[in-house]
Amino acid sequence: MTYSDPMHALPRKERERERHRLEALQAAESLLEHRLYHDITVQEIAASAEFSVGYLYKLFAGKEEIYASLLKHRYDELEELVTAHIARRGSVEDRISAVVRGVSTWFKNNPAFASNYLGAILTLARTRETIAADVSRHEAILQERLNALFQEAMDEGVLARGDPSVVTATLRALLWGFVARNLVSWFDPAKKEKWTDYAPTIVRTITRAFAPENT
Amino acid sequence: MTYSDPMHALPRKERERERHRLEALQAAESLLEHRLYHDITVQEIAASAEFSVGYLYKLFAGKEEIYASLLKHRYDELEELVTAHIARRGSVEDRISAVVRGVSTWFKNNPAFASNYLGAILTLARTRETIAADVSRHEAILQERLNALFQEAMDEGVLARGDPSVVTATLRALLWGFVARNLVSWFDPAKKEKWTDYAPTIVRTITRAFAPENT
Amino acid sequence: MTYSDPMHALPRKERERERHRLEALQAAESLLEHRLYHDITVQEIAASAEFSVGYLYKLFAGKEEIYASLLKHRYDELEELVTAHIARRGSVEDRISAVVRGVSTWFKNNPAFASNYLGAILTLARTRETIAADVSRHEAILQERLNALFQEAMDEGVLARGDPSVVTATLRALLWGFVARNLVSWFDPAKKEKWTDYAPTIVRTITRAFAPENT
Amino acid sequence: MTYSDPMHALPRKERERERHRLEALQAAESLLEHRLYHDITVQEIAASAEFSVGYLYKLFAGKEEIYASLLKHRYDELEELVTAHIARRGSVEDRISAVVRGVSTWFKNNPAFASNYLGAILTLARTRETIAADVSRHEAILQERLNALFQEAMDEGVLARGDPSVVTATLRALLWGFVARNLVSWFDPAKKEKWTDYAPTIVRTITRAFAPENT
DNA sequence: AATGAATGAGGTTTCATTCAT
DNA sequence: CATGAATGAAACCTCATTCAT
Repeated sequence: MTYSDPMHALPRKERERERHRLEALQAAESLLEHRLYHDITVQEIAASAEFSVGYLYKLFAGKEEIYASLLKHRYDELEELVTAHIARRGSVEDRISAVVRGVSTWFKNNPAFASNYLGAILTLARTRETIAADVSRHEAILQERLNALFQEAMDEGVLARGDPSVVTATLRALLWGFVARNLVSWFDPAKKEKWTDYAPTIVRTITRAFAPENT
Repeated sequence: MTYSDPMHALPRKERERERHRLEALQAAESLLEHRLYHDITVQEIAASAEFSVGYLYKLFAGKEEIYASLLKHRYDELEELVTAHIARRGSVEDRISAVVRGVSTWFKNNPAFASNYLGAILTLARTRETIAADVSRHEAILQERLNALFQEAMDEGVLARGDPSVVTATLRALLWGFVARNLVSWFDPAKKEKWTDYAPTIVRTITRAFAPENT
Repeated sequence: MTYSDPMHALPRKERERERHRLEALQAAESLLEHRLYHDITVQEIAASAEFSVGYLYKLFAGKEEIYASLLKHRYDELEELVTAHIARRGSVEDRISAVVRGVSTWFKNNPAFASNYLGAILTLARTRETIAADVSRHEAILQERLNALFQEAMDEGVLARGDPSVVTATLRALLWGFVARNLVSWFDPAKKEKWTDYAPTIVRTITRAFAPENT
Repeated sequence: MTYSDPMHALPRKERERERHRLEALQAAESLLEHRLYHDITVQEIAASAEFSVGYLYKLFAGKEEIYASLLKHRYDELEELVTAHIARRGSVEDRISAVVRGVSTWFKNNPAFASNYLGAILTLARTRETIAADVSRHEAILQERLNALFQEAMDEGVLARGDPSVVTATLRALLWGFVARNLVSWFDPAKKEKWTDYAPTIVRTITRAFAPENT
């Protein structure tokens, strides 16, 4: 995942600045892959991004904002991904499958973020109001998208009729749960198999658990 | 959850010391319910436990060890709980259901720990080797217990034949995932419904997803 | 001026702590004698007081509070001095003369404070509300004391009848003005005569300027 | 007080540059009216003057030089004012009175400078040698002018014979003292009467205190 | 001439840990 | 056994100054 995409037509200097922000985020994220928010110093982020501390503070309001920006950046990406997969052409089954695979793969490619994505929800978000608000908003959007997809699946008889938000909750529990599981292996120096692709298991679990009664 | 149980027959002074350790852990945990590991100072833990800092350092090697002890203590409890529910008399279905309900309830009663339990796995454990080792060991034991239970279920035809560890992984993913979900609501000051009991959903999901083909 | 006096009967540890606070203030003041508030670091104050920085922060809430405490301490002293001289036995003339001489001498003995006393009123007090409030309170008390003295002088026919607060204002203008003048010499490395005793000039100026019309 | 005066016949570019310096000084002074030297950043001065920081550094050697230039600029003005009033036609009494009124009014119109003028003498000048030297020179000139005036007054029998520098010192003490007093009210948000005109009091005090014995 | 992005030394403050009592 | 005063390394952040454009 590189940070090169969204570089539309901006007033010259603005573009440079935006590129620097993204470089700084990339540096911060790479550090987060092996260390914790509280153990990473602003000096280190600056050094890793090859900027001076002072400039980092011109780009971001403070350490917390760097982290919040990173979270937001990746959330946007995740949101786009889910939206795109759901909007695809194809049968509902295929699209459900595609979303699950897409998200799984995305998490696999962003292990640092995955860990902090979950970690943020459970810890940081609890104490930093700005971050909490951001997370809530993004989560709500993702939920909405998935609810719509499962509603469609119910309408087409692919899933049993019922509250689609229960399916969504189950799907997200499974995704989170398996991602967390993978992360443990991922960071465990002993285990070398690393990331297991749970996407098929998740899809099968969902489709079976919420299958229409008599098929 | 009080810390009063393991007070066997120990040499007088040892018992006193052990009681003090438990009191300190209790104080630490109550602080963790509303704040993060990094935001809690040792002086606060000492004050809350009504000990001096110096004595706290006699009881534990340092801040990290307090945390590690807390984790271990709760893990032991969880392990005991799971073991007890599995060892129960009754049908496999009932015992699966009992385990899920038991763990769900336990998490509900230990929200602070739940959050830090998951948080620890995803973050702290990554950087503190002692904690990581502890977590791994406990996780392995829990896995083993559940594998045995699901193997039994397969043998009795309650679940479809296959690798029981897949069922275990799925169950734990669901448990973690739903706990995480509940924690978000739990700590969100806006939402007041608080803890939803997902145990029935989890049991149904598991039993359906891994049901024998032709029932 | 040593900081040894007010050490009544306090709970043992409290006394020690108070002594340390005074030692720290003394260190801070001696640094202020040659440097400015903004140019003195907390590290330096700590080093000069032979404490660690951390302990300094246990004794005072922050750098600003050190300064505010110092100001208050000296103001208390000045207030006591003025009160004592005014309360003396003797003729009004003698008491006026004694106050002027007393304050002049006191300023001479506290050049660092004198400079910061005036400086604080003109600059710091402007931006730090706590300090400003303190200064205002102390100034009001001093004014009141002097007003009473001059009222008495008017009643006894030593000064012409009129608003005593004009005399007070004039006296304080003269005191401040001459102190400022002395400070310039005091800190000028070229001039070596140092402190001139303007007390007689001040007394004469006041008594003549406000003398009863026909003597 | 605008900074437009000294724009003689200079080589084109020089004139432009000089105008920019004056604009920068004006910006700096307006900031000093509400904040302290140490709390004002160079970036703020630049922004307020609508220059870039870089250009400001082309105009002045550094932050300190901006301040020193400002002080010098105002001192020149004050000096001119005093000289002009003393050189006036008219009786000595009138000229003394005119000087006192002139200076009082000037201080009233330059409260920011007044505060920093006194502040500089008492604090900054102490640590910055260039500024100290400047202040000393200007002060010496002012003293000389006033000494001459009071000598004349003595020669004409308006004041009692004696050392004119004592009268000068007293006058300046009174001026400073009352200005300082006014500044306290000026910056005190509570008091709204603001600037009191002490010029009459000062003139009367001086003329009475140093009046010839038998009038 | 004029800009402002970029620098980095240095300031204030916190907090895990120690040790004399 | 138990205390808590005292430590000091290290964190976050600011801002005077420079320099490529």
